[in-house]
Amino acid sequence: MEVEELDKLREKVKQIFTEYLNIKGHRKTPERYAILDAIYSLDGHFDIDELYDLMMNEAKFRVSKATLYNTIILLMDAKLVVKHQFGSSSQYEKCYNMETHHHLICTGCGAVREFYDTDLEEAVSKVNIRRFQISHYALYIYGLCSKCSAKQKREIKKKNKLIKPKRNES
Amino acid sequence: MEVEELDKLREKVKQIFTEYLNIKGHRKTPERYAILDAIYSLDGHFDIDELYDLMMNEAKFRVSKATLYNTIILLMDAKLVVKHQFGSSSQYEKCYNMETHHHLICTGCGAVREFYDTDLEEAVSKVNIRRFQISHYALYIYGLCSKCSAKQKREIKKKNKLIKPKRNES
DNA sequence: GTCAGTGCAAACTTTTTGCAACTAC
DNA sequence: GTAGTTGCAAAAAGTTTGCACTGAC
Repeated sequence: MEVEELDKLREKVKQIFTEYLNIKGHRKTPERYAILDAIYSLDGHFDIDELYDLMMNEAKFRVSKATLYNTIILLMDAKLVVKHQFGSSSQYEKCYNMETHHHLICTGCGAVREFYDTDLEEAVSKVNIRRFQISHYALYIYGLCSKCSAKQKREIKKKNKLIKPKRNES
Repeated sequence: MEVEELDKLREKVKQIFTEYLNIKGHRKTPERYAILDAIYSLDGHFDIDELYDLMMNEAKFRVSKATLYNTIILLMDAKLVVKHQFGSSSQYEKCYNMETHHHLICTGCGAVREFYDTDLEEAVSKVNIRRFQISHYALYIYGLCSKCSAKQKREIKKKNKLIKPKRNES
């Protein structure tokens, strides 16, 4: 994304957030806008700790983690941030105007990769459930990345040699 | 599921687990089998606390939570249990020979409902990603259940009355 | 007999909460 | 001025770890 576009996006989500805060009757504090801005200035997933560090070091805006947690709840409610829970700590992601993507999670090393699939996208969008008002969804595919897959194969081979030393090869 | 069928299933997963423990060179402890049995005797999702209570009260088999955590890792590796992370605590689920189902999570009250969709199922099964060996996947749809949806509508109505008392009605 | 596995409690991590101080309204 | 927010620290909740003991092999 170009810098200019990014600035536009940040301005837009700020407007949306303001509108949200007005409707809900919440206060428009500098902390809230600084947090929103920090989130929309970074790419991909982040957890509270990473966001905290970013704000301290890059944005030079001091906020407590309690405020980060509080604000993220508002941002999720305002549909500006989504929450994921792959690893041990919750991961968050900006979501306004983002292309829907899915996640590949390696069960070996925990690495998370994104991928796009239009057929899948279409199938999910067609889902219609009675007595349930859909807001968003998340698809996680678990498996082994090429690195961990290769590693596992090596280990199995090693083990087999130890267990079945057939044909007096060894 | 009928009782007879359930017994067969429990016997089958026991066999698979035994095979798994053999291959991996792990010990076949009574705790491990008791935990597997407890998991396959209950329906739907559970967390460690619920499993712990079940084993203490129903199964009358005392195990520590540390052992539950340890064993669940083995069961996941053996593809007999899957882990979900919707709420605050991790949720687990038996998965051998289970129909693939997806989850509806209410962002209002946190209730989890299951649903089936063959089209969706097919779309996911067609997904093929380079350099990634798929093991399983999870689809979570977030939104509002009918109860929370109704509640939200009531609250918005209430708020609007307070904010815009038009046409000197009030 | 040996060492993987267990129970227990302490430690650790992440998130929530209570409260005094602050500030947006 | 007042009540919603913030920061801080303490508490809570969930999970992991260290260690002595036990029992599967």
